[in-house]
Amino acid sequence: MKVATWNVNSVRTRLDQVTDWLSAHPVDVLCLQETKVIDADFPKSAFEALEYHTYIYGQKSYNGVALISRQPLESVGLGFSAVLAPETVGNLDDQKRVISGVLDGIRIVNLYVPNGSSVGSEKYGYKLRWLALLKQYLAQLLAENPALHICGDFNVALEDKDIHNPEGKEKHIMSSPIERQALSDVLSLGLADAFRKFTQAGGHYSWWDYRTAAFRRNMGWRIDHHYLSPPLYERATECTIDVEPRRLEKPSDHTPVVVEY
DNA sequence: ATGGCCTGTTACACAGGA
Repeated sequence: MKVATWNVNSVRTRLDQVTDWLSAHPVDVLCLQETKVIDADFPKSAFEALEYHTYIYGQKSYNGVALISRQPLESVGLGFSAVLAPETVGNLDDQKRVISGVLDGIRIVNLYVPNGSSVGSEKYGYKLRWLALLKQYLAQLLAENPALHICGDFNVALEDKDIHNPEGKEKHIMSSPIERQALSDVLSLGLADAFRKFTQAGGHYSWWDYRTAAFRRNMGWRIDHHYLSPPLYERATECTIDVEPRRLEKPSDHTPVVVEY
């Protein structure tokens, strides 16, 4: 089974690029983040024309996630509230960042982790609270099903080699120690980075800033990930970053990451 | 040191991204 994750930075603006990519790379499930569209306006028919099923959880202007699957998914859940009590979730489902479903007995969770703006800001606090709730949510899912696959835009680079230049990392959003610890705490449930099963070298990135010609200079960050529970991690045969879509005209600033197991 | 670019918005500057 092949699963891809891609923050497309508006599914409507990127629609042709996404459907072209999916036609050329017919993965079983494509997990999209930052769709930036309400559900009524999601371009479902473009994916249905490729014989994919679409499961969407969007809002106006910001955030939004979608699962695009060749086969129908079972037990699709929207938000943390699909699993956790309302008093536990609080306001952390106000932004649409979580969708999951089951395929062939595997629970796939598609995540768009908050960016956090800058270290110490109000949005940074939201990111940390969100990651703490994510751990509770995933613990619940793991208790129900040991085959758990989480993927998406995590907005965290866990290791210095995931950053083109780690200088100043302590004060930088996506690499500060507290948010790295928050993500590590989530992964301590028993989830491992599929990409690092196969590749130890640095210099592999999934996001490049639109500014300062960052892509041309390969000044990137690896912040889009697939994390697998042990039965899936052991099965995994490949995890690769496809940089090609980042070369196109008017690209997303992220590029797809694909795992096979 | 700063900001640099891109997307969506009942837009015509702003918020948010990372």
